[in-house]
Amino acid sequence: MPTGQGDRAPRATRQRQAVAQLLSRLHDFRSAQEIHAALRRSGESIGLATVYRNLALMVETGDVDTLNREGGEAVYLWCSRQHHHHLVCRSCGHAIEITGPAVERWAEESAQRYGYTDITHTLEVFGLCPDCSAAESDRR
Amino acid sequence: MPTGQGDRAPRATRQRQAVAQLLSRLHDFRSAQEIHAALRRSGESIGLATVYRNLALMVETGDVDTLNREGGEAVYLWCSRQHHHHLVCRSCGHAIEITGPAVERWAEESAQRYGYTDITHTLEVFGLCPDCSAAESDRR
DNA sequence: CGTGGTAATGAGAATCATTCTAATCATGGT
DNA sequence: ACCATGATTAGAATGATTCTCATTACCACG
Repeated sequence: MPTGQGDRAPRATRQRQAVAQLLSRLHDFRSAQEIHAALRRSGESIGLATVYRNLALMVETGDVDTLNREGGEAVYLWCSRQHHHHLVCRSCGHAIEITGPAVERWAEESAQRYGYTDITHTLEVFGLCPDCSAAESDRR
Repeated sequence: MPTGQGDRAPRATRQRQAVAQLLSRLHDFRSAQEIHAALRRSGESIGLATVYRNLALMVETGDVDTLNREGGEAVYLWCSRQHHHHLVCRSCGHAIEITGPAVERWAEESAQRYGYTDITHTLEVFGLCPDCSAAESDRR
């Protein structure tokens, strides 16, 4: 083995860039199928499997966050690298990054109290964003 | 219509009781399929669809909590009626109820800061329980 | 600038959890 | 006990996601 550099950089394919670009412009959680449809609509030639593969990669690298919509469908959102949580609109999917140092500490302490190790946690806050709140009360 | 009793009490069928009884004895998150298999193994005659239907009912009434395993499979756990979260073993599924008043407050405040209304949140802490931690370090 | 090695792609098949369907059964008010 | 009606069942249907593998297209090197 010539250089000790084991892992080569992932290739910059047209499709991968298209997915990344679309996601990085969005501020809303979107499903793989929605992303696929949007790219097709905008003229991109890309397969559904490729969308799934690239989303999985981006989740691994930490560029994208994922969570499950009620119904079990996974949705994806471009996000910052640092640890954070999301405030998500239940109606339109709009998401805002939020952090809570106190929560992190509490989770860690609670787990240790019971002897649990290798601790992680998931935390999402759902609600209606200002726009959807307004629309909601109009309807009534 | 004889009595004015609008909402009928759900019938106490053998299958429904079997699901409830199994769950109430367990302290671990289990999937519908696992529950179905366990009941069959113990001699119960019950269909998979019935397990799903009854689990859904119990989730509605608040007797059972549900969350998604990585992979998207839903798992279920008998739980107390009051608001709480779970400390879940990533390996064996064992769960402990935990509460964090500070977290509730933080979630509420964060959401209000951005004008979000009708707020809910999900929070789960994952780790390896003491037993699984031990087994893990043995393996290495 | 060509070329080779190889990761990436894509169409469709396969998988897996979950839900629906149509037929059958059993609960419980009378 | 009777029997309308809600509950159950096996299997088919659904829908999201993953796999297969032949083909394509990055890109480091010459």
